[in-house]
Order: sequence, then C-alpha cells, then structure tokens
Amino acid sequence: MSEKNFHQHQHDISSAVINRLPRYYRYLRDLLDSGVQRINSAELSRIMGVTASQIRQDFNCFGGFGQQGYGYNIANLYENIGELLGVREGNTAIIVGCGNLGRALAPSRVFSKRGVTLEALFDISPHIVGGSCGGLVVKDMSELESYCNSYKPKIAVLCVPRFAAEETARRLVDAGIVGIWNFTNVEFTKEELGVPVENVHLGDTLMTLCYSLREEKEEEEKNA
Amino acid sequence: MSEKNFHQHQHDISSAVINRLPRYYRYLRDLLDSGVQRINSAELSRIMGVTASQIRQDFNCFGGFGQQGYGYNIANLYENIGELLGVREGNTAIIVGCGNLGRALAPSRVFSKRGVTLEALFDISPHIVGGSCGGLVVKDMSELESYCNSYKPKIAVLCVPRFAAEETARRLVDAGIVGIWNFTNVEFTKEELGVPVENVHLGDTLMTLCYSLREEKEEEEKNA
DNA sequence: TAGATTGTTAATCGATTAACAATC
DNA sequence: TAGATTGTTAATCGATTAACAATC
Repeated sequence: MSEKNFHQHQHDISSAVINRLPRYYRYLRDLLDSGVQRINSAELSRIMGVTASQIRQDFNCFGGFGQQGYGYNIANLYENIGELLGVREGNTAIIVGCGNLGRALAPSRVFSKRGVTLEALFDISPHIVGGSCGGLVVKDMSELESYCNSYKPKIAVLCVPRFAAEETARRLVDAGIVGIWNFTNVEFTKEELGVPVENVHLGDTLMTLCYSLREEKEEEEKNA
Repeated sequence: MSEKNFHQHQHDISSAVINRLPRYYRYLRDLLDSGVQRINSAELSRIMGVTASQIRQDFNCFGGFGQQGYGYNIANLYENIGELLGVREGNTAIIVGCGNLGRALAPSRVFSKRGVTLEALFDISPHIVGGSCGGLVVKDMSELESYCNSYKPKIAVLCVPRFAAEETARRLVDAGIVGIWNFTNVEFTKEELGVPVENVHLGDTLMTLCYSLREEKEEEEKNA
C-alpha cells in the first residue's frame, strides 16, 4: 500500500461506511466459525443482502483487503476489520448506573466479544451499591474520580436516569473518560462533551417497527 | 389536503425519513413537557442539530403539519407524528426469552411510552418460568400458541439465545405475531418471515464508538 | 496463459440543502 | 397590508451501483 493510498484510505471515511463495518464483522465471524476460508464479494453480497459493488467499495476505503482472482481471505478480512474497530486496542469500560439496563449489560458478552473489558460498575443507590453483578461489585459514585484516576478506564456506559444524565456525563469526561456509550434519553454530541459519544435509543427501533405495522395494516385494509 | 396529495404523501416514504420520525417525536415530547406551544423549523433545527430544510421536507412527506407565517403547533405535530408511528393503534407485545435483556425490558417504560402494552412474558427454563418480572408472571413456552390464539398479541420481542432464534421466530409468525423486535444475533428480513422485523444489534454501536476512539487516539498521536 | 475477481473509475440514483413563491 | 414562515421546486451533494481495466 503506497503512502498516497494510505492517506486516501484512512481519512474521511463516510459514516455510512463506518456504520456498516460492525455488520461485516458479525457476518465474517459467522463465516469463520462455520469453517469457510475464503469468500468473494458476489457470495458475501448474497449472504448479507447488499451489492457486491458496495462490499468492494467499502473494503477499499481502507486499502486492499482482497486479492484479484481469489477474493478475500476471511480470517484476514475479519482481523483487518476488527483492527479498524479497535478490537486490539485493549479498551476498558465502566458501567455508570446499575438499573435494569446496566445490570443486563454487565454480565453480557457484549463487551468481551469486541475486545472491551468491563472493569467496574457504579451506582448512587445504597440498595444497589455493594451488590454484585456480572462478577463485579457495584461501587458508590463517590468513588468514581479516584477510581478513574487509578485505573484510567476508557469507555463509560451511561445508564443513569434522565435527570442525572448531563451532570454525570460531564463528570465522566472530567474524570478522564474518552468515550461515552449513552443509553440515557438525553442526546450528547462530541462537540459539547469533547469526546466521542454513541447515543442509543432502543425505543426508536420499536417505533419504526410500529410504523411498519401500521403500514401493513393499512395495506391489508385497502386490499380487503 | 387534496386526494392527490394524500396519495403522494402517504406512499413510498424513504426509510431515511421514517427513521428520523422517532427522534422528532422525542424532541417534541420534551418541548411539550417544557410548556412550549409552537415552534418554527429554524428553531427546531437549532435544537436538534439538523437543517430547517430537512425538517420541512420530512414533515411534508405526510402533508401539511404546519402553517405559513406561524410555524408548527407542537401538540398538534407531536400528535400527528405519534399517529404515523402507530401510538394510537393500541399495539400489544410479548417478550419471548427472559434472560438479562428480556428482564430489563419488561419493567421498563419503553413500551408504554410508545402506546404499546406489554402483556406476557415467555421462557423455556423452569428456573425462570413462574417467576415475576415487571408485574407479569413468566409463562412456559409451551403455552405460546394457546396464548396467542386467545389474546392475539401483535409484537414479539425476541430475546432468546442465538441457537433458538430462527425456530422461535417462525413459531411466532405461525402463531399470528405481526411484527418482531429482534434482539438476537441472527438477522431476519420481512421477506423471509413475512412480517416486519427490526433487528437490533446493541454491540454495533459499541463498535462504532470504539472506531471513533481509535481515530481520536491516532489523531492525538499524530499531533504529539 | 486463461479465468476469476478485485480495485477503481464513471454513471446513476437518492437524499439533502438552498431558494423562493405561496399563504397564513 | 406587511412580515413571517411554510410548502415545494430546483440545485447540489453524497452515496450507491455499474462497468471494466488491472492483476492475481
């Protein structure tokens, strides 16, 4: 890969492409697990329901992952995309707010499958602090700063109630957190917090599902 | 609204627009709660961080929600978008699979806030069946068909382990479920199941966050 | 070498933004 | 009526798809 290509490739990747990477990563993992060694864009396009053109364009944003006349080596491609997605970075995370969602995420493999180590849980409620979840004991929020100072966790999973969202987010950034996985109802931007944020709105997908349901229903009623 | 407009408006709305509706709905709810009565596209654009043009285009896909020289009546707009998103349809849901995620969703307000009533929980494990969660007792999977036959729930929230996903999804559709909110690692399409599906991949947003983290880090290292 | 399939450029398509006429 | 702001058309931009030359 030439110096010229390196710069072209690694910079200004559109978010459309970046948002597709985790999906590629999942499908490649499955292929890997099923023992397939190589694949071409046409075959992958059939499996994933996207065009072969898009697949080749996407992979090419980052430089040659494939080989003409052969296709893509799955293990290699998986590794490369994992690299892009920071799987080898050794990222660490803490969960802040151990309500239902926080306690559901803590024992899940959502972190470890992606190279992220969940290292601590925090909550403010005396009923929850001291309890155990996913093999970790919930710490009191008052310990947050000293903990961050000692262990320098990278990612905070923000699962606090709405009213505490803003204050807690700022506190986390001040404590040295460099990325927020935000499950609160308040949206944050990188511009206001100074660190990358992913706002997750579970309910939004339920609503688009309900939109489709209504559409289907109206379609049926019209045909009846 | 003319007959011509009605047909133009209600059909072939791009998914880009539909996917933005829940976000509008959230912001309008907030404005409503804060007592604001009316808003114009310029102001809403500032609050939401999108262009005023896009807001007007989006709302106009569905016919005139606003009024020239005035703007939009928030209560009215909120109501209209809610209608589109099926909030008034009286949709009902069941959760299938009461692991960590299912048990986190059950007591949450994610359903009721969107006009969906959660009516039953199902699981296969004897340790979980009979237990209570979010005010509902977990039923055994063997009761699924008879339950669906009697109560005709619309939406199934699929939270079963991967290996059971495909079989359970088909079973739900056979039992009369008309929409699947899918949290399993397996993706489904409307084409294969015959009903609308929303595939949720929580981990994908964690990965895009990790992508941003890596980008930031490289940026810093370059500047250092 | 011939065949296969990528990498990449060019063409198309769709979505976003800008501009302004309609109208409240 | 004048001012404000939508609804809507036209222009721009970006993303997707198609095509094919490069090359393994």
